[in-house]
Amino acid sequence: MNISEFAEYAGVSKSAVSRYFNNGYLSDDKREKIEKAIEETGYSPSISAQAIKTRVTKLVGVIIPKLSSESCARITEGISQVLYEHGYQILLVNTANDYNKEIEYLDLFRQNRVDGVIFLATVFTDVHRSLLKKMHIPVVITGQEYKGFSCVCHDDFGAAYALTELMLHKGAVRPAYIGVTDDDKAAGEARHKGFLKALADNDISLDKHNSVTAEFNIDSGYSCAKKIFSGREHPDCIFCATDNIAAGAILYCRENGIKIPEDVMICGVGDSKIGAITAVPLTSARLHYKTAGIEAAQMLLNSIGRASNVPKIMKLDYEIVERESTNR
Amino acid sequence: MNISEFAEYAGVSKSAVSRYFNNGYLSDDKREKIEKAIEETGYSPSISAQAIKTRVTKLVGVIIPKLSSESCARITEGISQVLYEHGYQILLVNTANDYNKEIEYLDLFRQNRVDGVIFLATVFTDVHRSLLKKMHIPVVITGQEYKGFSCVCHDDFGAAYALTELMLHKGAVRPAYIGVTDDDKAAGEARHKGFLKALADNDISLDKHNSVTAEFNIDSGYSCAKKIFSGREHPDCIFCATDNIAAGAILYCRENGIKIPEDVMICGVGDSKIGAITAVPLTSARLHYKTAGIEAAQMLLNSIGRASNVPKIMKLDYEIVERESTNR
DNA sequence: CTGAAAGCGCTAACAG
DNA sequence: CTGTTAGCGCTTTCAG
Repeated sequence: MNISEFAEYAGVSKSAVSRYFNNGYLSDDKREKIEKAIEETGYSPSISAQAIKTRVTKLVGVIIPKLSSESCARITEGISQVLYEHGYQILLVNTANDYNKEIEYLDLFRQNRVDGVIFLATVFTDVHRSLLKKMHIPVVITGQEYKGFSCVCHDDFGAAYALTELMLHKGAVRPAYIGVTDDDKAAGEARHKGFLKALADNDISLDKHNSVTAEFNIDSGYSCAKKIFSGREHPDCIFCATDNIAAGAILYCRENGIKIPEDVMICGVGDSKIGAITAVPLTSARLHYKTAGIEAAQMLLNSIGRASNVPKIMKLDYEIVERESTNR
Repeated sequence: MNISEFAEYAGVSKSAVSRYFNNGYLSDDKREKIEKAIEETGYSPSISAQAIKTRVTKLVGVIIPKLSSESCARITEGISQVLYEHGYQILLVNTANDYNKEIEYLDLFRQNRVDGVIFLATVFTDVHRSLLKKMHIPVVITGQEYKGFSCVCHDDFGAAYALTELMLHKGAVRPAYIGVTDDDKAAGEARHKGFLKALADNDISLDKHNSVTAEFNIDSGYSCAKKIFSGREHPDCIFCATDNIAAGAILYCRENGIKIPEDVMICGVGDSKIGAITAVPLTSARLHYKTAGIEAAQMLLNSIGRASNVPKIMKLDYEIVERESTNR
């Protein structure tokens, strides 16, 4: 049923119907007629047809690397919550860490279909930058800083620094680092730098055999821990770039009789659920993922429909959560 | 830039452009011109305008209760993968377990905007049924059976039965049950029945103090375990309806010196990541969530555009994953 | 193979 | 407050 048929059914004009669903410049008489007819027919206007006229879709494209990662899911929940409150909906793209899909969908979103994009970034390339520059709609990057664009990110450097200091102040002198690739500016580079800076500030040196790069998962944390503990001299603390990696390291230690925190302290980043139930509860840094989603959505909504938008960066603070794994 | 402007730019007619993007009934000459012009302008047709004519949106509405639950995320990943391959996109609705949002969006999807709906169900009411019956587009229910509709679900009963049998065969005689509300037909009722049937088949009785209802989270599992162990006679095995609940129970046991599996065996359902890193690795039943998403999407795609659709049910098998928590 | 023209369902002036 | 009307950007006959 379209607006004309419905108008006829309700005994009013098309305009009256349109007004009912929009600005509501309408007599009570017609309003009632329309309400009654809706009740009876279940009519509702076609969103596509509306979109073609008004040029708003009430849709926001959300591009994320991996839905089943807790941090991504929590950010998306935050986004979802805010968009819902404002009558927007999410067009979800799960790239499954596939770089090409990121590009593909960024391009698809470039011209139409959505009113704005929230991009949960991983590794940025030149292709990303040029595509992003060509977007005709507002974009908010989440999870890392990207010069020239609006971003909501975490204080990864600060969190890593604080966590490392915590362990050093408890007497650790042979630190180890299990991180992710520095191509990832947030979880990789920033946390790495925070870790190194804390060492430098405390005059502690890092044995290069005690610094390894993992993937974003438990298994990888496990095998990296194995690598580290196969060295001559065991570390007395390990900074892990994510909680999942730390969980893997804890698993390795348990299986090999390495006591946490007595023999080695361990910490992660993210304060995900996993940290509370590991064999030894994990010290971590809470990163407020959901809040990041909320802020990103808010920032995006604020710039939708605006002519020019100055890029802004919002950096969210962290919170150290001390648990047994560093309880010396 | 719209089709007319673009056609003029490319030096061809509107029809030619439209044909280029659709059936491609076109001379090579024009095809080249158009390709060149696309290269230069980045033009792509408006999806809203297309949708209004063709009545297909290439959008599938996905309604889920909680994104940050691992099972939901994995199902959604499966859905996403298949839809991507077929050029469809996901309109994601995260209801945050809010019953009203389910209704609201089901209603919103009823008339337009999407070509089909995948509904990751929780508790069904009469409102759900009547709304679902009125849908003009195909719907696939995921996660539970719902008479009269197409569903992709798991063998919750079978998994619970097998898990319970496993523990009984290892000599357990004082079972306990930590489940979720029976209003949830899958995670609640079906698993509950599977558990009870296994007891009955083995002539084991259940002390009613050893049967409690939890929420879907770790904390609730913890406090339910506490409740159970505050009774006179401790159970020697606990069936938990989800891995998260089981993780909470394990936490409680560890804190209170109750040995797993010596004093009490514990199992969960879902085989989520959490089970591998709990203090004692958790026996569970793998439920193939991602596959469920894949199958649901496939089923939906198969019925989009078809005139009549006979409701079908697909029940996915489970797989028992034995770990230390039942290793007696 | 091709272009003109008639809509798709809706909104937003416009003149009352 | 109201109805008429002219498009929005596209697809799809239809007659070449």
